[in-house]
Amino acid sequence: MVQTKSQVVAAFRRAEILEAARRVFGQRGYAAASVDEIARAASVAKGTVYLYYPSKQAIYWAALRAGLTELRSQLRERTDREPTLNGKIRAFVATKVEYLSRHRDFFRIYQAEFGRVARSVGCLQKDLRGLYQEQLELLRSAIEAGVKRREIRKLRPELAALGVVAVTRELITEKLLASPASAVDVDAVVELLWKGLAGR
Amino acid sequence: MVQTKSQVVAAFRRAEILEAARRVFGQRGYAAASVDEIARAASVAKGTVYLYYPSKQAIYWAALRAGLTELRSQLRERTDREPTLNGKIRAFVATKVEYLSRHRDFFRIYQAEFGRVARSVGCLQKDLRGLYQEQLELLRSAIEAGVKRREIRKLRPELAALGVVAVTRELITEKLLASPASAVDVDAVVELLWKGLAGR
Amino acid sequence: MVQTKSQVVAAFRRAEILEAARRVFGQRGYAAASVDEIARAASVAKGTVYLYYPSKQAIYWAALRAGLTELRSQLRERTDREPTLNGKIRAFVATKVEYLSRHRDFFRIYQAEFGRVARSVGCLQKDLRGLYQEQLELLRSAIEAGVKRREIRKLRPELAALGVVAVTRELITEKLLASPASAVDVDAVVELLWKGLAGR
Amino acid sequence: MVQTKSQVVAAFRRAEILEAARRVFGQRGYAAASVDEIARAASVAKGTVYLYYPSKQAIYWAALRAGLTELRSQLRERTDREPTLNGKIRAFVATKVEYLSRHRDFFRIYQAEFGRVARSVGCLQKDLRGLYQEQLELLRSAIEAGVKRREIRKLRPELAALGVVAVTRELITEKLLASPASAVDVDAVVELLWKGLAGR
DNA sequence: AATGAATGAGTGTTCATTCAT
DNA sequence: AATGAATGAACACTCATTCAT
Repeated sequence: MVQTKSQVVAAFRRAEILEAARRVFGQRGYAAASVDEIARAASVAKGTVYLYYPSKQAIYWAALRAGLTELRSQLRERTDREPTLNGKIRAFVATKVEYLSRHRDFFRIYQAEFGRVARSVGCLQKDLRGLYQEQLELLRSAIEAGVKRREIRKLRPELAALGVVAVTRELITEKLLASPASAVDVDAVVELLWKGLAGR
Repeated sequence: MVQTKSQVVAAFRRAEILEAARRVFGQRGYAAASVDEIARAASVAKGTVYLYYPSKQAIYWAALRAGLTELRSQLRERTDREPTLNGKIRAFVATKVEYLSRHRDFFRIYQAEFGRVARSVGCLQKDLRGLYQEQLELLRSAIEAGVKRREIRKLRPELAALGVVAVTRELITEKLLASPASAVDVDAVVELLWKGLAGR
Repeated sequence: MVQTKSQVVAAFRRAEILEAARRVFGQRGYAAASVDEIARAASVAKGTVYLYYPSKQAIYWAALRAGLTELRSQLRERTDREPTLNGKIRAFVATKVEYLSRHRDFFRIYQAEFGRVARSVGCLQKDLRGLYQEQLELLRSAIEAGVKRREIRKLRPELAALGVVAVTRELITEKLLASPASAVDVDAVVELLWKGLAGR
Repeated sequence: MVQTKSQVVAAFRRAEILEAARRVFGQRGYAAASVDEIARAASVAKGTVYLYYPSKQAIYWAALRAGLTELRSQLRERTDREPTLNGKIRAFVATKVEYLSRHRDFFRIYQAEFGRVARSVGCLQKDLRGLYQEQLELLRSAIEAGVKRREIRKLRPELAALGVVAVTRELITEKLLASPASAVDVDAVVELLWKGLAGR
């Protein structure tokens, strides 16, 4: 029970540091963020940060992973609920827009990292890349099912999934960075994806 | 003539340093790249780099600008040649894929910069952002014309342009990073863009 | 108590670094002194220096201020003790000669700074200049009192104070730099100041 | 004759560079002055400076030496003209004030250097120190003569000379730096020197 | 003689990481 | 477990000096 209690405390600290890291990395970017600032934001001493994470890189990855994991869960949940492919895609786009709008700091990290060629490291990245690939897989299988069900025409599901992800990302970037009150809304995007340029 | 000769030498040096910078920034990223390494890669002394560029930032921007400018020229040239919107889009996608495949280091810089929330910078960025926006404008006006000509259905050109850019970027990232021998080719992408998911 | 202990350690470090700075600045001058050398002289790492002082300039000023403050105290104390103006002047000259003879490194900094046109700096200097002006004021008011008391003839106290400071400085410079075993002693100087050239 | 002509040109260049150096060192101080700026101020290329002077230090010393030499000449000339010691001292003070007021840039160099413990070098300094000592000697011998002639009381001439130099320096510093319209004028200073504090 | 491009050693400062308490 | 003082490697940038032209 004492054991458990200290575990709880430890988990709480980890989460607190992660939360602080998200804020700081999101606001400053990886390079400009300092471990000291993260520690201060988490109200712990610098040394304490190193009790929970072995390096600045590790904190960064953990922050990225945490967000990605949560995002994945929400995407799954909301798309699973929808019976049709069109509904699933709409849910996918809407959920992602919503999540990243609500978590701006994570959005900035996400944006930086998946625009960036992850560098120098490549090793730990595999598990992050995996989380990202799951988003694609979620869509891919839904699309595959849609094709089978003749809900949409025959096309390569991986490619189509890529397209959905791409356009969603761009929509979000546009909304959050360029024109917050942008006319680029979910409905319009889904319509574009669904009908393409030539359309009906 | 002597003047001209030294000018040629100077231009050569500038280009040499820029080329080296592209390699180093491409491989290491902005933060991890050191001016010293760029100098070594260009086979000049560190001080020499500062004869041609006033700061590390300036080198980076110059490298980005040089690539963007060349890419813009090629995009313009190739899309202008095509009479139909479909041809223009195909040309756009193909040219970008080709250019970035041939200039991997520039691709990495490009990817990092336009995936990133440009931070701390913001100032000089205007001219770079302008170069990027020209890509969108190129597509936007072509799409607008396509709509008028009834080549495609009525849709918001800015949104459609965004979609094309998004999918192209994703295609390139996929090709260059994930699965180099990827089945994700230009034709398939254009078809997706054209017909959408639901398609004919 | 723990608090107190670490405070003691910190104060000790600050003093240690200041002492080292005094030595290095005194021997090399401001420009030629490097923070690295100061750190080495204080037996700490370079980074440690920056835990206690925010910049090289700040260290320099601190060293100057520390010496000036101590010198001021001694000057005050010793001159206050003397009832007559002649005694006060003798005390002033003697104390200054003594203090700067004992603290050669500080003397060099002092000499450099108050012989120099303070350049580029000007800002923080105000508090240092203040410390210096106190020396003048100390003399000025003593002289003013002496005039009132008819101990000396009627003359402009500020001017006379300036004269005393000037001659004292020169005496010290002569003693410490040119002819250490110089015949230029305190008594002779005070006599010169008192009687002037023409004298009795 | 050709030889002579090029010698003339060379001498002109040397003088031009020296003049530029005086300005730059005077305005920036030794450390902050760059050879490049001196070259630009002299309207020659940086390399050219090194044809005439072997190092930055050497230029500095040359500038100091040139000013000191001219000052010495004027001091000699004007003091020689005066028959009485009082006249000589008055001439000494007035000439120095006048010369340094007219050559502010040299004043700043002079001030910096003779307030500073000449550092690191010591070697070339001997000839500069010599120039400075000549000022003292000039006064010393005049005072010695004045003592013999019974114009003033018996006192140690070296000491008295030092006093005159000291007070003159302070007067100039005060005039040029602190209060340009200062009440501290030549007459008052000479009176102080002559009568001392106690006076008549 | 004159140039100015090239050099590279040197510097102040930051910050991820360690470790004694 | 927690701290935060200490470390020292790293880095952008400067500038006195050299040297090919």
